[in-house]
Amino acid sequence: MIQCPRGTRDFLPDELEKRRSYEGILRGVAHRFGFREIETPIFEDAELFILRSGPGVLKELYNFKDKGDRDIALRPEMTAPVIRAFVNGMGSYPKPIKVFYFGQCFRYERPQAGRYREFFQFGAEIIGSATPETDAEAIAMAASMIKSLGLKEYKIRIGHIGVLRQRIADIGVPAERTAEVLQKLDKKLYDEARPILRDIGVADADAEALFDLTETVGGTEVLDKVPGEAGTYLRELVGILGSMGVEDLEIDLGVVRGLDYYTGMVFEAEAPVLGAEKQICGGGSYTLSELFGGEKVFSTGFAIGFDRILLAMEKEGIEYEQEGIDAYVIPVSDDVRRDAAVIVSRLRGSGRSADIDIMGRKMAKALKYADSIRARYAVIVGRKELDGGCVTLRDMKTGEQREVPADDIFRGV
RNA sequence: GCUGGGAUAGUAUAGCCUGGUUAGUAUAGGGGACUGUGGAUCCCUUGACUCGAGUUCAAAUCUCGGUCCCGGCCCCA
Repeated sequence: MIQCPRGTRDFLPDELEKRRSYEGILRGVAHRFGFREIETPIFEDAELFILRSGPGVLKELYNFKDKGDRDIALRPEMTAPVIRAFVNGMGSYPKPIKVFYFGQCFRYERPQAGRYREFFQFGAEIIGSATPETDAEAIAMAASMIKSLGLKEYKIRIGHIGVLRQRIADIGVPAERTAEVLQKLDKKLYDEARPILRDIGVADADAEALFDLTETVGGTEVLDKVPGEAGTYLRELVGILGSMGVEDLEIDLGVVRGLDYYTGMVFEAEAPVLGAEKQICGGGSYTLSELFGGEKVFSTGFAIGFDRILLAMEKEGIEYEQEGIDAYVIPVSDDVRRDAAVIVSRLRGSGRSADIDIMGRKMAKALKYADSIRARYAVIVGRKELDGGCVTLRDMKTGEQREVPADDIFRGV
């Protein structure tokens, strides 16, 4: 028997219906925030992702040569493709450009709880604007999405890459070693950062002050202590978010995010119920377009890990109710099967979801089946009622029955 | 890449340590009891030892390897 490749899943109808429903909720939020959907190819030139993330990504990329000897990779994320599409064809669109996307991405990693090789991301980008209002819009939408799905336990943390970068430069760390230091700080590995800083020649006191800065964590009031332009910017941002009703935020200057194209605000959201893989959302402001041959344009974006947020919801006990169908048509005997066919197609024509017994079951079994597919009504088609132009409509929940005209079954229901 | 645990019908499980009938049970699926009324009951039926190699007279059971799953690291764009 052949099974799904490692790290991939089949989504059977019950689960897919649920996923589509939640996907619909996210789409709804995006529309309400004035975003329009964009779709890009599932595979791209591998170069696109290498430009974005460095050659190190290759080991986690699903890449291959196609028959034309092109170096292709399945997309591991969607920000780079969207910015590529912007550079290729949306450069002259009115700014700001607000787009969202939903689709699967692929990474060659070891699968774990909430981590798959084929996974789904829902994300958005605001291209061509670099104001606090832009960042606020992105964070507010991410918060609204999490809330709309009904997730209760989550944290949104906001940081600013500029604060740390500025400080790191000020204390004498050369540009080419910044990433190395940031990486340690991101993990709060101060013991590993100390020897690196010492090696560079940073004074111990400066190093400790730097560590203190990454420990600037807490409610929005800690912003009072954040110096410089970044502090002013973040205070402005938090103020706007407050006006938008987004309150439960944490400030954490230790939020660094791996890549160096982030330029200012960075944020992430996590769901503690998830354990090791608890991050459900990440984003920030950045510039990428110049890497892909366009002019330099500021953007802010974020992506939600769809699989993870669903997992978190499941762990919180959020239940999804299957939709079912409106009516299940049951012919009582073989001589009325044609009449039943007329009735089911009339129901379908009028926009109801309707199904009919096609296995020649007896009524008892047919009713049981109707229940198992969550039909709201059973339409029992029998000789007796047909002679009077009627059928029996049975409410599957209450068991109540009444005779209704065969050509207008749902009048008055 | 490192590391711990695991895999028995669609699902949930018993059996494994201590090798030995036809691999048990529940539930789900199909049919019937019930020839026009479901979620109950009873009966019949379909359906499984992850794969490969080894040890043995004999392997679901012991050994080794592969695959996949669940965790913890590394990584996480």
